[in-house]
Amino acid sequence: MNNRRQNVIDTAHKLFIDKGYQATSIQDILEGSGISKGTFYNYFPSKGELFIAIFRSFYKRILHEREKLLVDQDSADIEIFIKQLELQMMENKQSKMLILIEEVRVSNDDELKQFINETLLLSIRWMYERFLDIFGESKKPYLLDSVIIFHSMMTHVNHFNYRANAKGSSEIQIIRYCMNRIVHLVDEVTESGEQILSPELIDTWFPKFKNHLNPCHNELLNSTSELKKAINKAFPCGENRTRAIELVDFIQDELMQSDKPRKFLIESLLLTLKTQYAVQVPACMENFEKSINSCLYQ
Amino acid sequence: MNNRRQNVIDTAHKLFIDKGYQATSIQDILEGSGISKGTFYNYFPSKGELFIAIFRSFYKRILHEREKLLVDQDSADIEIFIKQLELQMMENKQSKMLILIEEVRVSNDDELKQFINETLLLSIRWMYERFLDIFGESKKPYLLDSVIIFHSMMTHVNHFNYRANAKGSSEIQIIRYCMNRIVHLVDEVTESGEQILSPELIDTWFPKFKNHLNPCHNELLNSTSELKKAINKAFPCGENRTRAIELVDFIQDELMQSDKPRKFLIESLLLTLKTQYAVQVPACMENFEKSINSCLYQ
DNA sequence: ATTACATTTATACAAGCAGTATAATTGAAA
DNA sequence: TTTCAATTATACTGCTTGTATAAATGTAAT
Repeated sequence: MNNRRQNVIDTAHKLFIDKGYQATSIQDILEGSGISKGTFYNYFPSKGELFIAIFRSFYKRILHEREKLLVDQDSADIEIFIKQLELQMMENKQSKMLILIEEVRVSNDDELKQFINETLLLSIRWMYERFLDIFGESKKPYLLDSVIIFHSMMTHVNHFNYRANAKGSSEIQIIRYCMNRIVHLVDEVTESGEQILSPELIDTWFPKFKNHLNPCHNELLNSTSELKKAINKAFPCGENRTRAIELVDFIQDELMQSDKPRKFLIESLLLTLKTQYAVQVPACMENFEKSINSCLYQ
Repeated sequence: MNNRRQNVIDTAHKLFIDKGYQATSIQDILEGSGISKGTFYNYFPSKGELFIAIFRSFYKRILHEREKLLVDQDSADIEIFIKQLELQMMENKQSKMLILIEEVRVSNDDELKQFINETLLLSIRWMYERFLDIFGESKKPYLLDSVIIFHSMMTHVNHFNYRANAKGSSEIQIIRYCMNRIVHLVDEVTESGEQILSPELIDTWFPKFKNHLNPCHNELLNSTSELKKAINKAFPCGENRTRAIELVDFIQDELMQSDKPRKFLIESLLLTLKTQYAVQVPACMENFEKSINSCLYQ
């Protein structure tokens, strides 16, 4: 049963948070979640794959929330970026994901190591694209350097601040501090023209770009975003618009967050959407339906 | 025999460089160095202590070389600092010490973890003191933040540059790049007045400040530096001065680098120094002899 | 209700790890 | 030659991840 599997994932995550990945034995996980060894290896081929499952279920949520913050917003708005960073920082803190990743990044499991490395690169890549949004194409040659500096700055200032005292600067203060520094740095480096890493390198880091998300979920994210933009344009502020957005959001969540999306729900809600709103936004609605179907019947 | 022990240290270090710490079993080390298990545990109480022994023998050299670069130089000279950084970067690259530390920092061995953490803090502390030399007391409130940023910047830019292509920017280029950035950053942050971490925190990080060096070695470093300065003042450029400096350097090296400093050598050389040079620099020579004796008969 | 099939359990097992214990052997100095 | 410390070989403990298998349980269709 899928519920049991998810329970193992959650239990293991809690144990990892408390004791770390290495220090948590499979025996601990069996006792913690009340299953037998046979069942465990029926669910996960190895301890490393269990970690990947934990990470995926974490990352899926982050990615989703992160994109939601950007919908209908100006992608060059630095405040949105800061909100996205704060979200990630909070979630990371709660789930201790960065600490666990640090631990796993140097483990003996080569597959796991590679997965983590790809993950870190994905994170850099996302930040790079956002920097492009914010600083503009003209700064492009300096943005990979800047992103790497920004990323490491955030991580370490946060780490030392946390170690120094738990009541030190808040996450948002650290983000703003780093952001202020990097804005100056981008300007300064543009003026001096110094470059270490060319942004084209980013593409070579992803020979076979594997998004850790199901591709159909990406499609869904895009079509949802488009549809919501269209709805916002077509309808005035009010109950009608709000309800439409809520419906779309719910469908998206159900498809992306649940392991077994409830078809009957989605089909019913989609019907409502189509009958009540499709006239104004026909093209987007069609795309939306298509991507829903490719999620349901992949 | 001490020679055998050192051989085990060297062999293990090579194996760690090739395969990593975790992936190298004690069995591998036994086979590699041709000793039996009993002997191994006679030398080292645990695998973790072996790593600490490796690190100490590495760090002792670094510290020594690093201080030598500063002797008789202006401590505010940024070029000297860059040379020191380059030295460390090269040595780290060769011995893969940073990579190994990363691995060990998240191991199961709590003692080892604590040792590594103290080590990293020592590294930050050293850099902070050098920043104080370079940027001056007036920038003090911003220097801990700056050091943390500089440290993480160097590490990560270097890491990505190395991953990108081995023939990318050289170490010295990266150091200069980061140094240029941090000089601007210190100015900029002084102007804006933003601070995350107060420099006073540094002292609380070392409740019982344990220098990983033997304290008598620190003494020796100081007295050597003093003596050499005095010699440079007292004698004109020429053969006499050069030979004196060479003698002092040799004694220092023998005391700090060798596990069994050869007394007869040191005593003989010291006698030469005293008879030929002591008249001009009596106070320094006395201190020098004192610190030599405390190294020899500690 | 019975048959059929998938899931789960308990348990034993293999191969590896760090570290302990011990009796036999070797080396070097007195 | 004696004495004592260092070294070796080997067996052992207790832990790890992961495999194998027979018995028990649940579930769904006939």
